[in-house]
Amino acid sequence: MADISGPAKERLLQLMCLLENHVLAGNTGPVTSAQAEQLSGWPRDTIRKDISCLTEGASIGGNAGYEPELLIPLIKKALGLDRRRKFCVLGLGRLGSAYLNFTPPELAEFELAAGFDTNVNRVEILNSPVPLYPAYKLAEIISRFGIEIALLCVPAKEAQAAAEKCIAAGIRGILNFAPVALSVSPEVTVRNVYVTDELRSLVIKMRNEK
Amino acid sequence: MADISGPAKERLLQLMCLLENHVLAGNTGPVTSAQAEQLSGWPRDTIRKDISCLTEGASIGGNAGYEPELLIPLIKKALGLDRRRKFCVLGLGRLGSAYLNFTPPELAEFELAAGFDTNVNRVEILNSPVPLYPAYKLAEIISRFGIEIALLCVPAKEAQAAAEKCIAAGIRGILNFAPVALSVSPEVTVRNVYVTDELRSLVIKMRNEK
DNA sequence: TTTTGTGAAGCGCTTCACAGCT
DNA sequence: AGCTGTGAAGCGCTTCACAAAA
Repeated sequence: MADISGPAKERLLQLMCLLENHVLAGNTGPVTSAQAEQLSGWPRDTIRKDISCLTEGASIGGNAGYEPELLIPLIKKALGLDRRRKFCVLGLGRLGSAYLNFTPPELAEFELAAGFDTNVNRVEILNSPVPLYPAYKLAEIISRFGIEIALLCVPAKEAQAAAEKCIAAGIRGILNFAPVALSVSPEVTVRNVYVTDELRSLVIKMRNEK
Repeated sequence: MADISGPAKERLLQLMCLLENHVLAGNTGPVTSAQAEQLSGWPRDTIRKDISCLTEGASIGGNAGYEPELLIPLIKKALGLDRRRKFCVLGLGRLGSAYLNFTPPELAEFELAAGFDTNVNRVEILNSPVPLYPAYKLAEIISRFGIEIALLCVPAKEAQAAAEKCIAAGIRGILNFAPVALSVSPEVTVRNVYVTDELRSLVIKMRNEK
């Protein structure tokens, strides 16, 4: 299963999500590459080739297609999603508090372990399914619980400072919702989720399809 | 400037954002391809080649580099982002209302024109910089103002129905924040912004860099 | 016969290297 | 000198087509 190309990883991730939804929708039984083509839009050959990277010769698809119960864990493992990871939310404004009550419905690969805010009132007032802490406890809590990822939902001008505090505490991955480009050392991975960017990508996609 | 490859479009979009931030940060003067390499991480040759797709022979980079004031509009035009588009928010829960108060700081390519919710109380109580309407006025408002894009922030089980109402009203692009895969006709473009997916992509990126 | 699995061909993107401009 | 612009080479991904399995 040595090397999987970047695009192939992206496709496998998407395919995994689609299969999960497919199963959740009540569908049962194997999925052929032709059905996967319909679900995902990619050619069936490409899908089969992608899957063949995972198996190293051992056939997991019979003559009826792929069994999602078999395929999904295989993809998870290949993409490194087979281990549970803890994450936390920084900044409990409207956006941050929205994500507090968001518990991933499927088999939780990700566990929301804590929420932080500089405003002590918010920490006390909000009722939340996960424990909330004032920001000064950040380093202590992150290292105590082994939190690996942070959702950065603070105002733009606080984002860089907040990110640096997380990183100092041991965070290695940041989902940044604040509309600024963070500058961090290369061993930290940042993924920006910025609405303007998403809108722009959407428009480009719209033009391509038309 | 005929054809720009998919990856190249992605890079140009990112480069445009980086340049905007670069200018906003107070930097002035031209940016060389070498500087752009440092900002973006892509090889300078690739960046130059990408830019050369836009110019059709006319040199816009002198011997000092590219002038952001010249380059940014050029990219915008090539990517079809040179026209202002209106969008609306559906579902004014925590997530939706967070985006109401979000006004893109830079030169607004996107204009938030309306917010909708089935709950009439919310519509009346929330104070917002943009007009809010009860959901039954959706079709009327969307066509009256020529809204093209919808941010779908409703609960998962309402998402499909809400999407269909939008599409019937003329919406052709949807940013879907609800954790379900929408099934829509091919002339409608959907882009999912689902936190679990973003976390998964982040993890894959983290593993690649390590 | 339907489906997967996979070497090999084909093709598109990236990288290179150098010409041209300032 | 430094930088951009771009044909051409190189390479990696996708597509094809067929063998193998159920």
